[in-house]
Amino acid sequence: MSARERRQVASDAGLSKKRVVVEAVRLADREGVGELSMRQLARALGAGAMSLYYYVASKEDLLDAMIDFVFEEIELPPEETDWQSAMRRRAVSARQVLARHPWAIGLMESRTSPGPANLRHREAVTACLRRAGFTVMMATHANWLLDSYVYGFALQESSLPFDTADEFADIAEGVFLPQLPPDEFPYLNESAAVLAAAGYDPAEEFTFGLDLVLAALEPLRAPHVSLHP
Amino acid sequence: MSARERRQVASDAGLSKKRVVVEAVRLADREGVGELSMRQLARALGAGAMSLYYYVASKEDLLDAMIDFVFEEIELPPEETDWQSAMRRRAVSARQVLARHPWAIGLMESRTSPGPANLRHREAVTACLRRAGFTVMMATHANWLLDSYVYGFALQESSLPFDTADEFADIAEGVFLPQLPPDEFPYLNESAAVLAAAGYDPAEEFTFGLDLVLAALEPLRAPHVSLHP
DNA sequence: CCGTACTTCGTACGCTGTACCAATAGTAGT
DNA sequence: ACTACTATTGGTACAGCGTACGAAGTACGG
Repeated sequence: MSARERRQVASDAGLSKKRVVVEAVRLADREGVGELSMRQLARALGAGAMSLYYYVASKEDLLDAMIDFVFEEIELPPEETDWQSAMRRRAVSARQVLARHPWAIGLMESRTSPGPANLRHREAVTACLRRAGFTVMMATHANWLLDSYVYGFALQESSLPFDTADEFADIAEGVFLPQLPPDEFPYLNESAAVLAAAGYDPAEEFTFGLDLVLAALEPLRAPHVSLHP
Repeated sequence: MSARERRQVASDAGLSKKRVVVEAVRLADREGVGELSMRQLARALGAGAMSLYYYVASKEDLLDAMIDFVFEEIELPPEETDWQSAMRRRAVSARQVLARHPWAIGLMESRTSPGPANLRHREAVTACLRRAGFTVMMATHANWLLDSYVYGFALQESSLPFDTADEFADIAEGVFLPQLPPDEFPYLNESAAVLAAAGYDPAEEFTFGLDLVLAALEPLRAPHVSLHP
């Protein structure tokens, strides 16, 4: 066992790629990814800035590893249930994870090659859809549609200034309505007023669209040939 | 007419916020938003770096303006057609625009307050949906769902290494398949093989999911009370 | 012609990522 | 115990970043 391998296992002292990535994610969550610099990260780890480069090829490499670390947190679709429940679980998990690490969404745009956790996730999702009776083509469609919805929702949610229904009501009345001239934006005013009064929760919004999409995908499944072996 | 106002109108010489933003967008399109610096931008405009700060409060302010400039390029939903056609047109337009300016997607995460073009767009979309018979709540749901799909699709598309079906076939066979061990990723291998053989075009993928979502939203419209005045 | 406001930008400061290389620490072989 | 070696750490330096500050240049109303 080399010194390097020991360090990879040790958790309380010594650096390792894992420890570097974990601390980087923590920093990005707390301060935003824009505030994440190699020097700050090194300081948080009690190390010199250049020490990080023993575990990470470059900052780009670190960002890639951070993204894949985030993907590892997303639940894989469970295998024992029907496809809709499985897809719902993993979509809900993905939204939660991306809400915890909003910087990850913005980072996805600039990086091209998916990491290992990303690939494992895609494989598991595709497997679930194929076993549920979708053809290769339809499984691809479903995959794109579901991922687009999840990522896009997380992206929109990350730029909202509120998290809960209560916060929304406050902000809608205190910020939105005064900023929107009623003659120029009559419909947005109507929406803000109605939603503030009725209560509006982003989490419910997510499941609404998700269920609608899942229901719309159901008829695209091919007949279950697996039942006639 | 002040000197400032003249400059805002002039297009061939002299700076203006518009000229600064337009050149910044051009630079970001060409080199990526990571390569966009105030000094480079100033050089492209034949000006000194600090001159830009007369038209722009900070780089953050510039990025906000760039995003809103991108939103201005997206077609508003036309008023003379049915709601599905209107929504389809503006969604297709949004995808095209975001594909032209992929950096805009990654930027949306970090900024909170929508610009004027963004607000005008939201107002027009909400108006279209309300006139089509959706309640405030259902129009909100439809808005979230459609925007999530468009943004999420653009986000995924921006991280694809290919743009057309032909490029995909090349890359699938040359990059994906060799990188994916068939025993670990059987379903992804199957997908890559089938899609490479059958042909796969991201633009068709987009309209497939879009039409599915639009069809799923149709039954959520309330009965047309406007027909019984 | 002058005062005043508008527009430009040179300099400087503290930050960034990281190339390069020296220093140290821990292990294996003798 | 001594050497040879590799694994690990980080100090210094450099080019480039955003931008605060303040000084120029320019145009116009009086």
